[in-house]
Amino acid sequence: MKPFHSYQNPSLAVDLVVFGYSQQQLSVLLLNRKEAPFKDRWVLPGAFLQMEERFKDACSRVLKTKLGMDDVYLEQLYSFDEPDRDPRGRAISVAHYALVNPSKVAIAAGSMANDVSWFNINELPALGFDHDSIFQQALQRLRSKITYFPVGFELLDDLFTMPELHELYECILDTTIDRRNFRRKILDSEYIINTGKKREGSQNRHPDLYKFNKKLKKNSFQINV
Amino acid sequence: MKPFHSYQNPSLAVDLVVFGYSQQQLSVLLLNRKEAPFKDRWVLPGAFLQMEERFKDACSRVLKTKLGMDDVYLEQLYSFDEPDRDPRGRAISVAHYALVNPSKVAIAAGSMANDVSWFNINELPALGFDHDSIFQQALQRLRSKITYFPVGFELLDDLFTMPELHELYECILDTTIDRRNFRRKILDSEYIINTGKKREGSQNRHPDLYKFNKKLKKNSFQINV
DNA sequence: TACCTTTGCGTCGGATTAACACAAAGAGTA
DNA sequence: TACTCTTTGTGTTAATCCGACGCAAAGGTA
Repeated sequence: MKPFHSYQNPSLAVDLVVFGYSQQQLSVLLLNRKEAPFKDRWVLPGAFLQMEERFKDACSRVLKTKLGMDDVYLEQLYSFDEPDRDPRGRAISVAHYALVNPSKVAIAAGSMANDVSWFNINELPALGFDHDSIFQQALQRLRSKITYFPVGFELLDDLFTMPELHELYECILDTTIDRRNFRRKILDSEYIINTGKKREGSQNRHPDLYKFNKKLKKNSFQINV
Repeated sequence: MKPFHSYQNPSLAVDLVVFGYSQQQLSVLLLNRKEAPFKDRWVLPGAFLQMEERFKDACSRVLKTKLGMDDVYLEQLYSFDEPDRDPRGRAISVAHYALVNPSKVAIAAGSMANDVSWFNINELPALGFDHDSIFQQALQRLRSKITYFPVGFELLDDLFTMPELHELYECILDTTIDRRNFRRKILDSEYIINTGKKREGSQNRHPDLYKFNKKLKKNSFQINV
């Protein structure tokens, strides 16, 4: 397949803001560049779009080959077009963000080489290219999205407790939410289903285990901050 | 300026969903193609991205040269990447939508040739390429946006009445909204300012003329459907 | 058993809002 | 002028929503 006109076209890439949540921390996955420009700086993972590829295919390729991840939640964010955003020449980036459960993927720390690492979103280094602003926009989008659409479960295990979901929301939205009101809203929305099981092991009362309700009726969901 | 790597890149274009409102109707601007593919079919206006150009510059270029429009509200919508979306070859489209006041632009019908025309959004012909789905997504975005951010005034004259704003919302959202509750919400949000003047000429009570409040405090705006 | 912490469930008062009534304004008409 | 008709501006009220908070049940420890 070819482009159909002979003008020169800008380079076209996808960049990925991969969010992960574990130990009550929201993190993002960064790559340490081994070559110029921005050698030794941390950047978002990305790849050039191949001629027959869709954006999401290119994203999956990055997630699979560079990061060893499969089947993650993926959403197109925005296309970045500053002419000088890449010092090597004109390059467009179609940014996406992904939500993954770090405990389900194999990024532990060793296998994939030491140039990939999770960073707490509050302790990010200055990123190369225009990736700071891509990240900021992704975070803003995630914060907005989670208030009107149930994407939180993408970051949790298949079975999770109410306090875990509550903490996730507080962490992402960077605020405090009344535990009991949160509970009521979530349950009313039928976002999740009580499995009847309980999480054992803790010292105190064992919380119920919930799972995501896939048959969610639309527009029933609204968490205010 | 050049792309910095030697791989072949897809063609890159912008496409525009131009919304206009007049006579209580929401319309979209379409172009009649004069050449294959999709000869004689209606499509969204668009243009290939030039090497030094930003998306919005390319959009402005289209709006100016093809449609004679200046200074319109413009927002990036989504990037469309289906490999077969253009039969001529691989082409990516970064879709935008624009809000214009038809009475302020010179698209009347004569000057710009007969291949440009406004279509009521409920009476659209089948469009070429994947422009049907681009349009649908733009409409969805506009409907969503107008409920939480004041973009309506972009479609109206500088001075407008409460009933005019009310009708605009009903038309875009395709629903009925209680006149008096709508009024209260809009006024509480400080979205608009009463100029003290009145619209003369009608047989009945002359409505107040309002203008948009540019110093709008954020997040004060929410119209529910 | 007493105690501590966490989790599940309920209540209550204030704020929001949807549904509706009504008065004021403007023009025509007898 | 008085009456009618329509549209626009303003207020009221009842139902609902929501935030702040109380309290008991569950589970472990001393």
